[in-house]
Amino acid sequence: MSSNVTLKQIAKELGLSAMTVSRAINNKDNVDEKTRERVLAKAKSMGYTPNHLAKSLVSQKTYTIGVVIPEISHSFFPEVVRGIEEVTYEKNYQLILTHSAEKFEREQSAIETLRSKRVDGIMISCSQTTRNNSFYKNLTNIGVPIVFFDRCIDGIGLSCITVNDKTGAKQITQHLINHGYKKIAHLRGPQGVSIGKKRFEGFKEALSEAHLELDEKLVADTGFQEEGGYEAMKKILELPKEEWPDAVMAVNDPAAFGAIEAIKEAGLSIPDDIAIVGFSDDIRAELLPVPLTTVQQPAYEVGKKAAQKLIRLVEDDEEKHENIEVLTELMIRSSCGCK
Amino acid sequence: MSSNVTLKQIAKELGLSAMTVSRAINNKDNVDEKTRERVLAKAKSMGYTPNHLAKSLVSQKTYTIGVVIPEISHSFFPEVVRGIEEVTYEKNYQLILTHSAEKFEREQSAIETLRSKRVDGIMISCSQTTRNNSFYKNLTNIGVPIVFFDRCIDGIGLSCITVNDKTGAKQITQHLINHGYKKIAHLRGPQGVSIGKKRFEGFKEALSEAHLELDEKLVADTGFQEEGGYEAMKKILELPKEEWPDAVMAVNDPAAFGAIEAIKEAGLSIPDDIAIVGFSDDIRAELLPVPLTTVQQPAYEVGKKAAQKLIRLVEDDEEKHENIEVLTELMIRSSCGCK
DNA sequence: TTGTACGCGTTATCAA
DNA sequence: TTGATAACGCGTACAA
Repeated sequence: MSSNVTLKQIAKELGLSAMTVSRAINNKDNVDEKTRERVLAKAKSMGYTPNHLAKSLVSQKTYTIGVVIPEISHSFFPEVVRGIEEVTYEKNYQLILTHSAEKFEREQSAIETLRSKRVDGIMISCSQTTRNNSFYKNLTNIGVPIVFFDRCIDGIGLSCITVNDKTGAKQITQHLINHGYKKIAHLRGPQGVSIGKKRFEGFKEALSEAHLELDEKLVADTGFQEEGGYEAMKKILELPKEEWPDAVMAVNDPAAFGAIEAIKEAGLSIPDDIAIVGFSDDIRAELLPVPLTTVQQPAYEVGKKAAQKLIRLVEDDEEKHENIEVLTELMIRSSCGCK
Repeated sequence: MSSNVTLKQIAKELGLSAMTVSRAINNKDNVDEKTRERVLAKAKSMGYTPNHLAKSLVSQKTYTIGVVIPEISHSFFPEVVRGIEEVTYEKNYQLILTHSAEKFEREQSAIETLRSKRVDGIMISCSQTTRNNSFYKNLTNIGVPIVFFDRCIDGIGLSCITVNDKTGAKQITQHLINHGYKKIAHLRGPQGVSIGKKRFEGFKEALSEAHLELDEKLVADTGFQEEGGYEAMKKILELPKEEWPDAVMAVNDPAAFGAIEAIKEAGLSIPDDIAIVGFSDDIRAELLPVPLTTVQQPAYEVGKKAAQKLIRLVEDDEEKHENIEVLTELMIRSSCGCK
């Protein structure tokens, strides 16, 4: 248990003051070259490691950024984290990763803890159960910059880095419409979460621009997981047969996977009986028996852009908040009946 | 930029000493109930957040654990992180996540930084380029507990939590042997990395116990990625046709994926011409046109066990280092010719 | 029940 | 070029 070596200990060994040792180690120029060499040698032999806690206490800067993620094993987020890490590594910031497990309470407590650790900035992707309440409004003035990514809270003046959910959803819906589908169902994500809401908006806009009516019965609520998609699709298939949709647009790929199960169980085939499309280009989408048409989200880009924005906010007081959209790409495969 | 509120500031507002405020906020019993209420109300209205940096400086404890990961977007590691997070959340520790990007130098600097941040413990999974040199030997006596997971450095007395790589590799090789394959190739992982070495050992042991000879030409080196597998397989297929293997055991699934590409390109079919098996049960393995027989690694369990071990080392001086193996499971699918 | 002094490891500032 | 002092925010130990 070799306890940690301090500047003072090195100073004592060398008959110097802690201050001189500090200067030598931090490469200040007002140190005699011989002194510096002695200090560095001693520091090395004693196994000195600077104490960032003490440094940060003085400098009011931790070079640490907190990240709040709703679901680590969701394939999207590790990619985002890789993008974030790419930027923070280069800029010499460390990352404290917290996981809300889709629970608003854990999200709040994570943010509190990050503040206590005096991180220089916080990046948040909201949980499914997050609501835009006073908690977030109070967060706009706490001094530490906050940036949302992927799942955001709108209208409180904080930066938000997303994919273009609305446009992407609109495009893929239009793709279905252009191929002649008329009765299109939507497996709708949580409307309290921005991506759920925006994708639904894109869906509606595509329908209305094509003068197709929105059939409320063909809109079923789901979470972001397979089970939800499965249940939602089953509910739709409980309608009289003549009301069944000829195509389904799911809020994301996992929901689509669940729906595909339900469609298969009902003895229907994809895309002949019912076409289906997703959103997110999950790693599995391409590998399904009938590969899933979906919208690719550049997760890595989202992470990078979000981290860059946050660091700019951290390092430059003049920097202003803004919303940034990263462009999605339509991935056309067989499940929509195209190939 | 409302700078952070301190105990002293609250004290001043209330005409108390900082000490009393501290006691009130930390629920010590020797505070007048009325005083406590006044303090808590004031703290809330002023937006007080305790400064963990200062606390840690005094207590010499950060309730933070550092994690060094070689590749975040490799599907195995996010699962491990989820397991780690599960444990640390419950025990009230925070996680600093660092990413070595498979580079030993980044791994070293990450560890240095974590030490500077005075984390209570460090969890490491080595990069592909890591070598067991003096750097790691020096790490055994630095005071902060270290635990390896998945990719370890042996023989320096630190804990290591892995899946049973050797036995798993042996079992899946035996599975091939039992089905009559005689010329089995191995796409071998980096031998400086424990999993690469152990899986190769398991492979060899299965062969020798079955009295099959190891054909050096059928052992091709690969990294842990698809490209490496692709190249390695191509190299094997450059041998005269009569020397081709009838089965291939890859160090992991991504390498197998790459090899499958090479096999297809050569116009061969799986498993009829060449059977192939992997290791790790990547999320994609099951979804291939010919689902891949592989070894499932309980990544989540590895993370949990590793975190539990580390926290025990952190909290109990008596706790000793040990190696823990989490059991793998053979996932039999079609690529080995069984189904 | 409340307050004062001191130390955690470091750096900024001013003096020598 | 070097050193002494104070301060960062908090908690322990002791005194009032």
